[in-house]
Amino acid sequence: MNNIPIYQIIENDIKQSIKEGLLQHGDMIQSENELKEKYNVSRMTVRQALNNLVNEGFLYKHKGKGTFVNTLKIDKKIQGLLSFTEEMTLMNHKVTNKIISIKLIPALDEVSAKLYLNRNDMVYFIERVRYSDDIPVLFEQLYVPQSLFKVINEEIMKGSFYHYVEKVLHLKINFSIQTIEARLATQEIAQYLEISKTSPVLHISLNSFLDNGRPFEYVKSYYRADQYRFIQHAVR
Amino acid sequence: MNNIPIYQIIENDIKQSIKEGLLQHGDMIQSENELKEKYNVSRMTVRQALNNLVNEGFLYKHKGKGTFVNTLKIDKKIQGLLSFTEEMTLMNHKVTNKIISIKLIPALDEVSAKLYLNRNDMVYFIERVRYSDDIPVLFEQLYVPQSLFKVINEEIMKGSFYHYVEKVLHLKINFSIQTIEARLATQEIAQYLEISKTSPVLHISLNSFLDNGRPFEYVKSYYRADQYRFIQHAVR
DNA sequence: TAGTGGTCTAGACCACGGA
DNA sequence: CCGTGGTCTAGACCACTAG
Repeated sequence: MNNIPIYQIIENDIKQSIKEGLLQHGDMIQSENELKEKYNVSRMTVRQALNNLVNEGFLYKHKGKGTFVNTLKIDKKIQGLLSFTEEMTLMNHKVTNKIISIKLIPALDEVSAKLYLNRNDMVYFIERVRYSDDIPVLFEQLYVPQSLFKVINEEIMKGSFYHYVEKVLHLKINFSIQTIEARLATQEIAQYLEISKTSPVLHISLNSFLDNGRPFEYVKSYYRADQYRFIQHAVR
Repeated sequence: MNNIPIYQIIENDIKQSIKEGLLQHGDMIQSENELKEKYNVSRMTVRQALNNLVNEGFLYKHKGKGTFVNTLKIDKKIQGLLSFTEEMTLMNHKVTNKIISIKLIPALDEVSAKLYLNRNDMVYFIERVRYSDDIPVLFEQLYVPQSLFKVINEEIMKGSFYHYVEKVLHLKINFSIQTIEARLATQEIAQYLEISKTSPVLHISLNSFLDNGRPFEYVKSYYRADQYRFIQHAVR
């Protein structure tokens, strides 16, 4: 009748206890033998549950000592591709965008290569300053192919571009490749970000693709170093 | 006598076959029963080996069908956790390390928190300058718990630390969390990296964990901005 | 129906950590 | 020393997939 495996029941019970705060970081959980008695199962079944939780990062084990609760990080989820708006909203910051310019221009070498276009195909070039809780955090230069978007206006760019791509145009965003560098702010960038000219900035170049393999954006961003840092989760 | 567990032997044999091309993407590997006979062990031991390889992304299973070899993408490795040595070697650069100091010191707040230690537990503190083709690329400050490593000496730190962790100590590195920031070089860092004091540097803080969930290193690194940038592949 | 992986048992001996 | 987790056995029944 009951087709939920026992080890999953044990897993869920422990996850629940962590979520409710009954088990906290560093706490030792019941030993494998105690859990074996408690659930009236064999030790291997208990171990299957615990090993899964170790793999998912909820627990860690120490031979000869016991099994302990790991830190529960929100960071853990921030490994995917998030837009600036999504990222800030997740952390309860208010996002506003100031549009510097929206132009329709021919793609030169660098841009046409990134967007898989021919030279001189038309692209929208958008410059924005983006604020988190009214502090300027990043200046971005965005290139998108006109062939894909037809019309780009100030109203669209005042909000979340990814939201527009996914919810309005119903395109599927797949992945992006980004490079991250340290730079010194230029006069122009320093002005937009309201920092001094000798301040360091994080320069990110982002190339994003749809699920059909086509690129839909190429973005050059400059983040204020004192306001922003990247968090990355890498698996060996 | 032989203290390498059987399941690790099975794991290594399969990994080796994949590396040599004997097993390729989509190939079905021997069934659990066949492997059980082959190694003359119980089925649970075979399953432990296969499940580890599934968790590491080498294999995938289909109930009722079999166990298959996964795509081994180079992409997959570029987004994974690579040591500086591995990364440079992959690009045919020569790596050398200059040891600035190796000290045994008590862990203060920041370090003990990152390494899950108690305050004043002893940690090794190692400072190195790392060169790619004889150009200084990064200055790193590494903290590792003494309880885990017993002895750290100059000979070990002249080479790849990850190689030592995995091949000599036989520990399994699982994942790391890193933050990436832009900074200005301090006088000390500028000197080690042979750059001017007003140059920007990439500051990376890295916290790495073993497969038992325990942290084994906390590293603060400073990369020369003109020599190094990050490339990240992010999936939506 | 035969073969695969998924779940589970009831034991066993070992290595490690702490008292 | 004892309790912990690590490894391992020799079975069992089940659910899924394919011919």
